Amino acid sequence: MAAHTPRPTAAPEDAGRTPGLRERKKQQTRDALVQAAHELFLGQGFARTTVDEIASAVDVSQRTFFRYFANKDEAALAVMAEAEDYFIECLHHRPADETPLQALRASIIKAWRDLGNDKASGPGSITSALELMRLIEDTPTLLAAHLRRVTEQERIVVRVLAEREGLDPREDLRPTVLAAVFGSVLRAAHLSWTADREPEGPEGMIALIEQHFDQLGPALAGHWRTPAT
Amino acid sequence: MAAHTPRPTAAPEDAGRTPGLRERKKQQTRDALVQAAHELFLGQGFARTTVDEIASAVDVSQRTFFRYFANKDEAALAVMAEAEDYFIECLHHRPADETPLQALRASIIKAWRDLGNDKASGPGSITSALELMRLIEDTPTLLAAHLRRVTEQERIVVRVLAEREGLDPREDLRPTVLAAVFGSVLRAAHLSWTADREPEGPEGMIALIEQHFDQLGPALAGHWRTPAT
DNA sequence: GGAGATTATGTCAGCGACTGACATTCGGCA
DNA sequence: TGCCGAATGTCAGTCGCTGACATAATCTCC
Repeated sequence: MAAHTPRPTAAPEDAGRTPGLRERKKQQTRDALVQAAHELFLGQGFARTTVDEIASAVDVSQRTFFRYFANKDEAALAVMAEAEDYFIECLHHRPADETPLQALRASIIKAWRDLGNDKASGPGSITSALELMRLIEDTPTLLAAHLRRVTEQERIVVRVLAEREGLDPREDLRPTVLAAVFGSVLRAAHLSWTADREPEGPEGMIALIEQHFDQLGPALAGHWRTPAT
Repeated sequence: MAAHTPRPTAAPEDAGRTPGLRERKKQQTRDALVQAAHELFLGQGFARTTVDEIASAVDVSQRTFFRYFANKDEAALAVMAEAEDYFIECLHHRPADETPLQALRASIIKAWRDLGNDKASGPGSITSALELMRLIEDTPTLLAAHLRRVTEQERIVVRVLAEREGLDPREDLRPTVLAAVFGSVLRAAHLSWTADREPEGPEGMIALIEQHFDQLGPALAGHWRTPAT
């Protein structure tokens, strides 16, 4: 979310312009809906919160809610979605001399670090991100929707990697395989974070991510008779 | 009717016995529901099939449907679930001298091969499995539910691997990481299968799985400047 | 072989997510 | 100012899903 305020919409110079009252109001009610949904979900659970509640908390009709979000899930996952977009953006900017795996690792760490610095508190903060991930993890329908989103992100990662290394993902399986592996290891780290003892700030999460990635080699290697590092 | 055939109901050796009329009928209507759901979903799509349709195709009430399945998704994914259970069973029986990764690869291949031989046609056959996977892949809500199921299976895999190698998954990250990697590579192979050109039988799928696993090393290794094998 | 306990099923009423259609209001712009 | 299009509200309806209660089928045990 760090570099996100200027949302380029159409023309190149139009980029920084004030997007007009209508557009601003739209963004405003959307934010308000996400915010309200967030609070209600965390306060009383996902299932026990009705869309009507969210809508009337922002003073719009239920129908309007569904014009902003395809379903209740989407409102809950909106925050995560922004973070994921930022990760993709980071990946685009990695130097070409990094290996694909290095680029992925560096991007995800940069993303967490920036997001952590950017918003130390308030909605979208790291602490509320943790709460949100906990909510997702033990709300089956939310978890399902989230996993689907993640796999869609993976497709984008495949494209970016293939482009970066100049090869065709339909010919060469490496981008697909690496994106899949990356995503799953990341998710394992996420799980540890939510399940674990002391949920430290972003640095704690970063440490967890690195730990998990460092086990990639050992996990794939032969037997496990010797203890891991 | 058969008032007194020897029908011990609680004894341990009862395991293989005919499970009683009630139990048999239950299994029967459950199978019929899965079957009907399967046909309707493939015929007219998941969203355009109502639960009422499925129920009345088997001549039971809608309420009964929901006593067998928690939701519409579950009926669609029931076939997959059986296959996944069989995979876990295979994993349990792998010899101890295989490395964890080898055991996983061997189990999934055995599972596909056995299921392929077992049911050459009809419901639950390989061809209808392919159709089902296509349906899942382009039905967002089904895909989401399926992914959630897969991650639950992964947890079991973690347990089995940890037990097999005699270590504690909370201390040692390798089981978790390997299970995650395995699951994601498998899913990549599944995607190729559904998206791909010639959907050959189970052997085609097995070949695809092996291709993907063989790219694990190359994908994680340094740069990709040299073409993959 | 029948009385009584279990258990599957049906029926009914109701909530909540989601959608299409149409009316209304509000911002953008000549 | 006045028109156009976009955002919103209203309404009615479908469908997934659930709790409560009644009924009918199986099971158990005497």
